Amino acid sequence: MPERSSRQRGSSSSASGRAGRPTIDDVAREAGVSLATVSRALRGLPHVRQEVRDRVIQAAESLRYVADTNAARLASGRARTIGLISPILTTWYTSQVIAGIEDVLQVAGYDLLISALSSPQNRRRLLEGRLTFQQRVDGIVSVDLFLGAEGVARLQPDLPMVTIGESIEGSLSIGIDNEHGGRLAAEHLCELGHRDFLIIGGAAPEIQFSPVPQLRKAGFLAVLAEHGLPAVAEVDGEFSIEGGYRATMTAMRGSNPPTALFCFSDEMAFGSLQAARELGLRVPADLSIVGFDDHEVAAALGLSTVRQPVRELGRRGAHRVLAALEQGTIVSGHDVFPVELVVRSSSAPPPLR
Amino acid sequence: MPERSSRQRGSSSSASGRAGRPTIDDVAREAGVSLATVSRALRGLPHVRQEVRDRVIQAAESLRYVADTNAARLASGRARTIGLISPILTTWYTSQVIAGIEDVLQVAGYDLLISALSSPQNRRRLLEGRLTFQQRVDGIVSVDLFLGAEGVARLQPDLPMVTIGESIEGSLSIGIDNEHGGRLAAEHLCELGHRDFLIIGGAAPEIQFSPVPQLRKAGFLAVLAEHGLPAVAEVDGEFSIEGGYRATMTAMRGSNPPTALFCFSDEMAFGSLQAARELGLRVPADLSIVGFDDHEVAAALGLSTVRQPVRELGRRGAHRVLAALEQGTIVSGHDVFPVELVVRSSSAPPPLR
DNA sequence: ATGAAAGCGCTAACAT
DNA sequence: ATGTTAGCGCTTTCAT
Repeated sequence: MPERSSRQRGSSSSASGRAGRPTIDDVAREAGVSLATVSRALRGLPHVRQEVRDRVIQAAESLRYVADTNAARLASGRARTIGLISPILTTWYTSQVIAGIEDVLQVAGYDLLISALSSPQNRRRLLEGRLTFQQRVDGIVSVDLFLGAEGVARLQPDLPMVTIGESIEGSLSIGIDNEHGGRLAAEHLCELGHRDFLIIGGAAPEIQFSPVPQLRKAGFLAVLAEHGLPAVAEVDGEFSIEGGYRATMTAMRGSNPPTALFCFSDEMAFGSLQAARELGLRVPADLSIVGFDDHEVAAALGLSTVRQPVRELGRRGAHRVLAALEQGTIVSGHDVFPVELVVRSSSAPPPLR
Repeated sequence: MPERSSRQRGSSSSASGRAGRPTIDDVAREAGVSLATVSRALRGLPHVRQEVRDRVIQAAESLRYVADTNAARLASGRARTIGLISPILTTWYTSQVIAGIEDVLQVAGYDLLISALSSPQNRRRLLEGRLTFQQRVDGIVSVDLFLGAEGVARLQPDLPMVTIGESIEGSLSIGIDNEHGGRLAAEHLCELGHRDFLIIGGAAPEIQFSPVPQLRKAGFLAVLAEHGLPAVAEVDGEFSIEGGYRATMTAMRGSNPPTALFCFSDEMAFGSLQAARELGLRVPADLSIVGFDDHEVAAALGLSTVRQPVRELGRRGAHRVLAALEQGTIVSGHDVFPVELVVRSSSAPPPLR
């Protein structure tokens, strides 16, 4: 199947087959300089007279020349590509991060390569460097993977890497103050007069190594303690709408139903809202619900929540890898973004008893 | 900045600097064969004795060798990468499509390269082939871009391409029966007894070239006509929550408020729901709302809607490009997936007057 | 400031 | 069935 039999000699300019892309030689010929000069001129490298540079750019434009990325990478060892790995691509969180990363890669002229690492096998293969993925990118952004310090250490030596959502010692990570987020929710609910809470948190199977839930819980409980209230239960909402729905159904039908729910994600809170509706509970009159994220739908539902700037997290993450790339050294550091309580109409004082 | 001065001769095996990746030569030496044999053996090509193949695989494993994709691409002209282009990455629709594509690329061993084409400039640069993007992929999946027949024709000669959401003559596209979707919504609402409708559709700035809204509208109006009802207005909801909110606010405050809303996306319907709540209108007692998509949140909100299998669309799209790639010819065809009415609690007979 | 030339690591003819 | 060899299109020394 010859479909593209290269190996044809010379054949100077213009299209002669399917892949008639102009090469750097064509540009050199057109501009009357050597191909080395073309390379320098086009990449904005020094030691090229302005006049010559203009002429080269001119020639390149007229030929519609764009350097072949693969050849460039092979020769230079750089790909101008950042890789994103995440166990799950469909959550609001992940898509916000992706958008944030793209925001900055776009202007930096980098490509974004995406890989879902849904299975433990893939995860292992990543850590063992057995994924084609690693060779195609100059840096990695990891979202929700919770590789832990060892995991990151494993990848770092080869590629600059930044972790979003998790903070890891000795590496580059972007996150929020989860404990503070938990505190904000608790303070809000306590001030409203609630005393009977339920935390809907737990762990989606994909993010079971995440320290995030316990941090949010710690913050929440700390505030309760300050108010002289006992610790409360945390049930598993699997970080999904259905999980939140099920958890709420079970809890509210139980013997001692809480008057306030703190969900570790807005998506779980949506499920809670649905359950409340089906149970005939009015929100917030009978039940208060506070979420976490500030998912775009939260506003439409009047959900009180703890907002985290996810797209911003993605942007910063991209900036950090790019910076690490330019420095050429393994950088470490942790960026913490603020969270903020957004009070809407899903939280109010508890019903009188 | 020497950071990685290659050009060092020989240096046989093992790491000697940052990028001490083993090459095909290392494997050849280790297995005691030529590098051509290694290439064949590892790629599963014929004409390699099983015994030799095993030995090569053995050697590759022990050296942790993985072929350099860039070198391979440069030499072969193939990248094992599919590119996704979309004007916007954060919508539910797009992230579902992305996930669907990843589902199949993952098992096919292909990478997914993502590029947001938010500005008209980028769009133009794409069509002019001035984006690095095109050279890095073997095929393209376009989502919500609405390039039209000319746009696709422009890209096709170079790369197999499939369009998701839009059906284009003479090319490969995956979509749904939008008109039927419109019909389903209208039939449902008419059967409930509604006579005063409003369509919330219009066009997000990014998808202004989309034929989708008019198809859904046509289906909707056709049914109204069959019921002897006059055509109804379509207002712009920008395909966003806020847009749906604003459109609903305006409409319901107007002189002749409708009793039923048909929103061309669930996200707009969420905005409508919010507006209704703020206006003190009960859904569905005072106002019926039907959306389109079956966004995951729709179930939680009890939104009646027209479901389309978006992730499935993505999967099929990926399969199609891959198939086109294998065939090596430009294929055309249009896959139409069924839509389905999902009745929940946001639609009911109109209030008595 | 510019050019010549040696690879980068692989694939695909073409031999054998 | 296996090996030899010529590139793929670029970057980067090294010379000039």
